[in-house]
Amino acid sequence: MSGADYLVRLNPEQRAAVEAVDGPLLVLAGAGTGKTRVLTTRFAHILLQGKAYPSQVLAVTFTNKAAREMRERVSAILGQPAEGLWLGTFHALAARMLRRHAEQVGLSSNFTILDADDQMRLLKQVMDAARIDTKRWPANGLMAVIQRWKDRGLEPTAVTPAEDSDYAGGRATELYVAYQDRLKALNAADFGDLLLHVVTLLRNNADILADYHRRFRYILVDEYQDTNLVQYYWLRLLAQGHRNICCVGDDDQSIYSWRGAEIENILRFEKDFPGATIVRLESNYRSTKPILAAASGLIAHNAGRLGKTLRAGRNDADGDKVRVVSMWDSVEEARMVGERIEAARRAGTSLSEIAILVRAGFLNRSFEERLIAIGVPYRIVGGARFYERAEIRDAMAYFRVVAQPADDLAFERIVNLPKRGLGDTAMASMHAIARAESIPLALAAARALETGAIKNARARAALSELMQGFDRWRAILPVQGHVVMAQTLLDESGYTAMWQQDKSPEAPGRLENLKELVSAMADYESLAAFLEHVALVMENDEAAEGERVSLMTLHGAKGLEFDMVFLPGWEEGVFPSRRSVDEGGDKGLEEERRLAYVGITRARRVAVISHAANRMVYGNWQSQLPSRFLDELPAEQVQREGAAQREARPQASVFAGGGLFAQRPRRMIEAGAWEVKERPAASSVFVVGERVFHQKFGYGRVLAVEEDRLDIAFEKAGEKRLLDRFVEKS
DNA sequence: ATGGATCCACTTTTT
DNA sequence: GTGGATCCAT
Repeated sequence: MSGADYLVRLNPEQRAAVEAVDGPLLVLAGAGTGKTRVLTTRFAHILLQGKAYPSQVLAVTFTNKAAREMRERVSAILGQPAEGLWLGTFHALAARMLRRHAEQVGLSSNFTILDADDQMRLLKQVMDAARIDTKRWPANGLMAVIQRWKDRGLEPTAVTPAEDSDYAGGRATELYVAYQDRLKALNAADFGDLLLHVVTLLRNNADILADYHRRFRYILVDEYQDTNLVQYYWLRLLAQGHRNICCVGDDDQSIYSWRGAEIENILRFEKDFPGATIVRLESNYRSTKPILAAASGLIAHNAGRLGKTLRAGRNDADGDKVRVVSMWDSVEEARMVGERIEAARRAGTSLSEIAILVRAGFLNRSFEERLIAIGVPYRIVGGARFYERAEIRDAMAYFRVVAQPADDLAFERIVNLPKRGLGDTAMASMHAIARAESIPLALAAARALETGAIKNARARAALSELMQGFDRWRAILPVQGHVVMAQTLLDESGYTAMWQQDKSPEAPGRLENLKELVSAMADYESLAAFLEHVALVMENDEAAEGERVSLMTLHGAKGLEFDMVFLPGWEEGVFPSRRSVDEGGDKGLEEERRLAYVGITRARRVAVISHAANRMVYGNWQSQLPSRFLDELPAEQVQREGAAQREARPQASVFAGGGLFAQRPRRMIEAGAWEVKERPAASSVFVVGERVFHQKFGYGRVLAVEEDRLDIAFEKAGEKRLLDRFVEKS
């Protein structure tokens, strides 16, 4: 593309964001306002204006997908492949920096990047060694504490008493130290370490930092609202050089606080970077007016926003109202969604333009069942990732041992896989040697064979063969390359044979996956490059074959758009998620509301929100109240269907009252009859011991009465707590 | 050392 | 309801 064609296709606000090249810039980009276009065009603009060479721009995203997309679009504008870029995810770029200077933080540059599974196993080992009662103090609790510390840029030495956790009676910091020591001993880094170590590195080495200052003239950051503190520190350190930092984000789409994201980062941008320009992108080119108005009306209930107003940017933006559909139970809800999908399909909508977006993965099930029943093809987006499958992780562990004999975690994973008769006893003697001599497990295994520490003859023979295997496979590497090595290893180790002999239905699929893994390796120049790819670029390679309805979580849907979007499960406890509100209070609730905003704004033309009065949770039926978010949708943008439509809603009550919890809808639909039943006065009409009947659970006896809630022992369904209006006297 | 039985926590989410 | 983890018997 020549000249400034690429600028002409922007609206004035987008163009302002592209052309304000120097100095700090915050682009507040509402949903569907062309954020990616601005970011990529700005990138290309910097290069085409001769402001910097490609290698002098640092461009950071959160996901690999976003990075790939940016790379492609920059290339398209430049008219040639963009080479030598520092463009990637926070973690990939941090890993790249860290490998260059690993010694500064006590690692060597070929360090291993551990995934969540490895992290947990390592932490459990550390906790066992410290004799922590993991019944009382589960390892995932400590993992969360440590990750939060890392998200906030805190090395073990920086954890002050005020920051400390009361985990394991105040031993969290001590365990953090031990965990970090083990990581260094293994020459390994977990995901959090990538950023943490780089920040430590840049803080402690002025020369290295100065070097990066010289290098990076421009910094571009995507999804700034999702950055955590350590990412923010990293950006701030690097931006101190030229101060040309451009962050793009939307405070209304900050939905990752549970992962350490600090919405304050974006709210505080002007203070952090004095003299910053702020550009708002408010023209939405995606959705119809009712959808935009519904989303805007909902998000307006949040306090502490930077404030944006989405305007319909399309001329054809008139459209149907947002539907809110009330259903008796989750089965009916699924049926309703299925019927509407079939109707849309008959009317010519492509299935790939339809999505069902849920709050949590378990909600997928009822829709899956229904879609299977009516023969509508679907795909679950963001399910088990290719590289997280057991067979892939096993194979990877083998490869890791080949590449890095010191990788104890990988060695431990495969030493007895397939079964080689190496049990706890054999492992214990290897561990003992490894600890006594401070050597890796693989070396200790060899030593154990020499010294006869492993007595069992079968175990000795098996271990000996395995160790000889590794020598052989390593020797293949320089001669025939990593692909041949991988194939040989999988065959000779008995791993392939293990699945061939497995009679479970999924075994053939696993063998298929292993084949795919080996062929994927051909795309990488070395084993090390491949391992790095797998560690950092965990993604689903499943191509979107054929037309399918997409089923995914709201989190997974961020950044996507569809003609028709179903938003089921808008019920108290589900959405907003009870856990988020319990743990996060008002802040948690606001994040849930942002999630709802993200969900609605995925829709281009049709949005169907629904809730069910009864839902199966953990295998038993629960009665559900409609989500408070339903009441927060502006009534004039919404068409109510099902029972809710008939409700005589006292509108005044909706926003009246004290705190957020006082805004709960005060009425509910009576079971089965689809009639509105007024809420009984202060205390329930039921008394303890009374025999009652429930549509779903059958007959039972009242155990306790608390306001309008009853504890009931059902004859068939067990004990439940539910609202009295669902129950009738028997 | 292995495999089956029982128990339990789980349902946010991702690099 | 389910899958993973732990326990226990062989």
